Amino acid sequence: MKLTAKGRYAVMAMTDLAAQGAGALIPLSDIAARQKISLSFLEQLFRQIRRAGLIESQRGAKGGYRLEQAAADISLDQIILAVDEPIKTHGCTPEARHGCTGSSERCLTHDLWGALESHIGAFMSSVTLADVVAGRVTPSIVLDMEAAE
Amino acid sequence: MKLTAKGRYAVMAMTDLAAQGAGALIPLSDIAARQKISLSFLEQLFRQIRRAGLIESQRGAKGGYRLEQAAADISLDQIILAVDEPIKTHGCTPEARHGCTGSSERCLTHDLWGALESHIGAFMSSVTLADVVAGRVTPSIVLDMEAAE
DNA sequence: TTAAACTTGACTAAAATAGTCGGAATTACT
DNA sequence: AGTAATTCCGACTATTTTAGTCAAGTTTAA
Ligand code: FES
Ligand code: FES
Repeated sequence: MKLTAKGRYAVMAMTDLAAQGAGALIPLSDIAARQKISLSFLEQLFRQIRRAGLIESQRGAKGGYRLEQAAADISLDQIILAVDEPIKTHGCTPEARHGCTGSSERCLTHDLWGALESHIGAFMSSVTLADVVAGRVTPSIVLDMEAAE
Repeated sequence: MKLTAKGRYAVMAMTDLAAQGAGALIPLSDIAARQKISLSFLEQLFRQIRRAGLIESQRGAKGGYRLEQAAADISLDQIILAVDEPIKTHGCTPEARHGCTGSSERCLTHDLWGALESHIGAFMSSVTLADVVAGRVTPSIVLDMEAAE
């Protein structure tokens, strides 16, 4: 998935929301103030996140947002995919018969991009909102990795 | 490091160069034709890669480029850093006293971005050109990772 | 009735991307 | 000496993407 400021704001806001407790309705203006994000921008983001089914909303006075699922069941890639395009590391399109060089075969680097993509994806799908809120941000994958070095 | 088409082209071209054999001088026009990359664009990229010390050049007729070091000693991040800006996952600047929310403390997601960055960096620095050319594209880190799941 | 809050789609300024272009310098070959 | 091949260089630009803004709603609690 793409890594932009938009995605970062989405994760920050969702982390804030998760940190406010489970069932309470939190108005966006609170999150905007705490995280110093423009309210209009947050509205745009939360619209997309809601359509992705990660949060539910209550309109009107005393309304707000709350997580649709438990924080431990919401992974980072879900959030980022809700607001940004998926990352595209390959130069070729999967449906096209030919690779990125125009020939019919895959280029030398094709597998590399796939490996990179799955490497990043493994991180993003393994970290949940609950992990971030708890400061338990290094999943076992990374721990193993760093221990091996 | 940033992941753009520019970086992808740089890696493709360097992989091509590495695949042509160790000591030979390869003109850019050959690589451009094989990889279907614009020659002007390649020139721009190779200029930067040379300045980074990864390749050496010979001007004039029968000139070209060759790797400065062994393919096994050139990692992906070196190539990508040569042509693109480093990736920036954090919202805050390291030198600034305050975090991305304006307060003096780090935001809830600060450590997350650091972990993500090191996770991606570990991949990029562990894969070498020799790995890519040999199709040995999955480093032990990824193997370990997938085995652990 | 009013104010707080979400909902929507369209709009935009600025930045980044993905190159192009024109020419200059260097070297091998004849 | 001349020519063709090739690297080297800086500046330029069209397009796309980013990071928002804006105006006008709708819904609900008090
Ligand atoms: S990336 Fe798929 S063929 Fe080059
Ligand atoms: S990313 Fe460093 S303080 Fe938010």
